[in-house]
Amino acid sequence: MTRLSEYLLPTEREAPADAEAISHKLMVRAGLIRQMAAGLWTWLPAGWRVHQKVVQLIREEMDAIGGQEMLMPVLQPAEPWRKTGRLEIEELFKLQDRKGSELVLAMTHEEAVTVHVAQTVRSYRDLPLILYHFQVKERDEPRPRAGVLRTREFVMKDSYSFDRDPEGLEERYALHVGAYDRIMERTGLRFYRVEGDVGMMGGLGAHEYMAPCAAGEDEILLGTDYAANLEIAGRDPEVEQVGEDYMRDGERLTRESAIEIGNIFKLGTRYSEALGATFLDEQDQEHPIWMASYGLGPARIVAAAIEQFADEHGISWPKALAPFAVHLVALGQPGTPEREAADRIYEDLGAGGVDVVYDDRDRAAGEKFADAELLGCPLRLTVGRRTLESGEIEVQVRRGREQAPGLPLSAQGADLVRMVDELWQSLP
RNA sequence: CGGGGAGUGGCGCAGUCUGGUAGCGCACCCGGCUGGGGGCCGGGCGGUCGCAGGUUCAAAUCCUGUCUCCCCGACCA
Repeated sequence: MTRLSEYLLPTEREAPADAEAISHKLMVRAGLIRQMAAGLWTWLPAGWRVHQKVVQLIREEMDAIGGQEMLMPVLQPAEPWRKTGRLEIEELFKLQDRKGSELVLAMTHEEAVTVHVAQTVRSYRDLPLILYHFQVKERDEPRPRAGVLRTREFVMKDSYSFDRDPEGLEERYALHVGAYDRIMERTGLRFYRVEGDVGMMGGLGAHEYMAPCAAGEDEILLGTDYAANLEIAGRDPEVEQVGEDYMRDGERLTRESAIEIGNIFKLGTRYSEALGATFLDEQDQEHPIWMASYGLGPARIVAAAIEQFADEHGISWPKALAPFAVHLVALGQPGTPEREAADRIYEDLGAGGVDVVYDDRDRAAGEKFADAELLGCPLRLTVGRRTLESGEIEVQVRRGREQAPGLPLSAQGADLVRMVDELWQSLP
């Protein structure tokens, strides 16, 4: 239940002069985010609603594979980072407390989670484990860019699996692949899972989840049953470069830019060995724990959704991400019959659990429509004088800006809610 | 880190070359009209011109230094 007359939604007619990416422009224009400094962004109320929708969706799928949610600190002692050899990373923020103790701001949480598992896991009976949290990451990026796409501080869902052997690791890894596939499908995004670059994380294998869009920083190669990061494809003997084109098995691969929204790494025992995370097996033998880590960036999912579905009028959310399901526009001034009808509809929808935002501001109709299309909620209901004349609440589906059959003004309470729910089911 | 660009009211900009005491549109506030695609009229509020120093009778404007932001590239655990 949200009335725009009381809500902080600072929409702008013009995008920031220096914004380039569509998601950057629209997130600012739609009043979702504001900038504090390079790579540092505040999520305003409507933006945070979207972010939290993504978070909740991820949470449900992580819990479904047995993930246990927890929370680890961002501010950490430097020592574990020294032990894993990552204290030297330039992107790692380092600082001291008043006593002069060395601290870091975590850029990811392998060290922290491994320290705790080392403290608490003693036996093979304690394994396997999937632990995860949603927590801020801090990275001293050389070049933040494109709004929320590449920032110095961002929330990540990172999970970590702990197993007694490589076979167990593969099982946990497969569970995550399934969860990630379901998450991506539920977001409504176009995405690909591609072979990833294991880089410095270790040599056991990795995958990346890529969402194609213009603002993407990476490039992927796509065939009928092939998808790979361009960097990886360059090392694949099956892929050959012919001039500008890439060929594989007689097929010309298409090339798209994409945002990396998630990655998963088989870590092996690199961190457990460095930090002493071991367990005893049935024969009383000590072994390092086999680990993997799995990241997902809610902010990048939000930005990718905007990039993929926006049109010249603004954002068009997939329904899983929309800040509100229904954007109810009231025309006419307070006290008029049409406004009273709109008030009643707002109360009915809210009471029925419909996620509705109500534009009850004293603004010109055109401005309300423009703001509604900028914000991009999947359904727009309009109630004005015409509604009273026709007996129908006007319905616009944001995706495609198509007029849907109107809802009868006579429908009230649960009946109205049911009709809106039915409409909702039909949306992308 | 290399290359390019930009800092003037909340947002978008002009003014800088040629120094003379800051302006436009939008937004905001007040009053009135209007009321289905950013409407109209009138009246207002709001700016140490990124910062510091210098030149000058006088600096948004010229000089020096510095900070910040954006874009391209490199990087991206």
